[in-house]
Amino acid sequence: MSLLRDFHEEMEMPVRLIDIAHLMGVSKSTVSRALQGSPRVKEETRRLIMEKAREMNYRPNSLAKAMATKKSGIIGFLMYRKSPPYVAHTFFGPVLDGAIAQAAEQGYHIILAAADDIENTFDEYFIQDSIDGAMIVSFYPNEVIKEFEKRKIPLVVINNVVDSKKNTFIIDDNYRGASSIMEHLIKERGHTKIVHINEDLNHPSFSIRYRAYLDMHKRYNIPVFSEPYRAKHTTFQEGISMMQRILHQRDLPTAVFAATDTLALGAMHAIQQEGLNVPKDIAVAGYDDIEAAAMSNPALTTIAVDRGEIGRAAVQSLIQQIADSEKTGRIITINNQLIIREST
Amino acid sequence: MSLLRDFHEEMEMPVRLIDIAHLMGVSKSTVSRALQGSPRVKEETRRLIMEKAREMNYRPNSLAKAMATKKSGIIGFLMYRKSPPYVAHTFFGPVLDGAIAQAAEQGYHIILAAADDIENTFDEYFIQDSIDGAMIVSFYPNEVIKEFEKRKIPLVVINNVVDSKKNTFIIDDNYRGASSIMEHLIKERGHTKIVHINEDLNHPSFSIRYRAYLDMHKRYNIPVFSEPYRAKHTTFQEGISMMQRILHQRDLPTAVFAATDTLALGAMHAIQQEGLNVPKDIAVAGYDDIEAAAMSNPALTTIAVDRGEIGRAAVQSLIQQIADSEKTGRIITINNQLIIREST
DNA sequence: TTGTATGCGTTATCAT
DNA sequence: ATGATAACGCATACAA
Repeated sequence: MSLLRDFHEEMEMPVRLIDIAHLMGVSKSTVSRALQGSPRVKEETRRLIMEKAREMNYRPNSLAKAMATKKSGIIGFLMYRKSPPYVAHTFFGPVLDGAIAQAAEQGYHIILAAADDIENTFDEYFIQDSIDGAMIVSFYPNEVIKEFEKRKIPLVVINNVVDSKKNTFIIDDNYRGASSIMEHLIKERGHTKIVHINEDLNHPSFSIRYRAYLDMHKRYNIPVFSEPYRAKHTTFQEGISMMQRILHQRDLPTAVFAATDTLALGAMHAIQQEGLNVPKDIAVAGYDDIEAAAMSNPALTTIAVDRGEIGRAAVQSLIQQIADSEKTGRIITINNQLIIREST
Repeated sequence: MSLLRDFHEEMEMPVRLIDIAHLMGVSKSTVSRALQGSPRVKEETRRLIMEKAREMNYRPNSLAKAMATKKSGIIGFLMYRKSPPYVAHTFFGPVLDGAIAQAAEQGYHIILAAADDIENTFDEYFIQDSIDGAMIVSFYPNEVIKEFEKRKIPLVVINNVVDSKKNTFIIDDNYRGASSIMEHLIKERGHTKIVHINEDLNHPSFSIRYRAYLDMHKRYNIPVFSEPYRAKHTTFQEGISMMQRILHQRDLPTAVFAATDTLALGAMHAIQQEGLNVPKDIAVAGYDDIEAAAMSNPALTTIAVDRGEIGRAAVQSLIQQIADSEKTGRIITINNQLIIREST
């Protein structure tokens, strides 16, 4: 009789619904109902069952539950990269932290996946039918996003917006952030020779920051000092390299607006290596407010993006979409804040 | 007949084993065997089935597979904390990155969980029977570790060792790292007045670093300058506070060895605020080689711990334990390296 | 070499 | 108010 556990085994097995049912002399249906608060069970019965379940330390098997309900309670956190840093990335990490907190609060779990092309995304690297939804943080090609729509997997896209009816997009207000940095530099500090260091101008966030850079020149009627300097990656070393190139020009800027803190920190380093003072000779501003920004010397002026809030909003929106599949997507903007420190 | 899919539905359902079976006129067992390379199927049949599966873009449902095999292919990454930073933590993040890479390589997935007490760990915060094993990174109470053993869940513990037969422990060689920092300070730089800033001396990693600090004094026959300064947390602010207290003593040290880079960076900041020079007046060394350590001014001398390697080793060992449940636990030591930069 | 039947632990449907 | 039973999609022991 397979329903009777083999008690010769020394190892204690997890308690199942049917174990409780047997001990209580009821069917597993009743136990199931009692435990999930269905009204279709006598209060007295429920009380006894819950007591027993508690006593036996019963925990439902989440896999079986997922099978039956077609909901796993798992959210995929996707990073479109083929090598680290994944979560150690200064942006992804805090976003994921917010997501973890929010997910836990709503009884969801987060599973990680890194893939660098469409194939991988929906192949062995990915828990196909086991996630209720996904959030993607890095810069995915549009086709990937479309593919999610096709497969009807609820999706939240962070820091990127493409044409889509169903998906939700969460973005930091890059235009507002970059504008306030520029206004601080121009209006409060009187700079007119500001150079911009950027990375991939195809990335929406970065192109918007650059646009704000240009627009603020127009608004305050000052000529653009130079073409933007484009780093290959947004790394400390690249920040150094870019700044060294800038320092070799005859006409030096009085301020640098880097599209990320990491680049800004590199730039600052290069300036100081040259024996120049930050901010007296050249002011430096970044964007993101990464941990190192507050610990640098001088401490870096930057835009604080509430990355945790981005993660929380993403999970919240995702769970809404999971609950109501008819819900249409939308664009959620997260605020940011100018943090004036010592570098400007 | 329930086996026939309702084709009135516009939405395309995922392909199942039985769908392929029907189209091929065989049973789903044969399809299952063919797909997983069982020898119990004619080569010709297998070829046809695999072709069809490929054509229909079949992907096994991982939940169902997990139910049937009792293996989910999911590894839990546990952090014993009740608030962020979780993965944004300067140590956990890179460890997780290594784990992600290694897990992907071996066809596993990683699910995240944060809990701050035993209850939570095995309660709603945790995918009970859905993980094949777990790795824990922060400083868990021993009871939690024992509980895993009791439940026969393969476990790898990082940076902490307790008495246990089954579990595997992965540790950075703290003694070696801290000793090399101290020898650098004493032998190469000639310091004799070295103060130590630490956090929780109950944490194995930290207590070992402190022990090395003491031992090196003995070995080089110099008196210990002072009691260690104990920060409440390992934060930049606490580093500043501790250093300020140190700077208020009449007798100043000529070097500071902080148990973490974050504390060291704070200490450096406090020293510079006081108008003193690092390293001329007071040298500063940290431990961990976090990202900010290379970007500080002056750049921080520290111990580089290959945190990615820790994560990779953890996953590798975990998967071995999962495959061979008889395997006994062991202790794996990861090497580290002295990085001499400008702060000493 | 292939098919049939059963189990995995739930939830959900249909009886009673 | 409760029980019996069928899904969920796969793997596998047992038959043929």
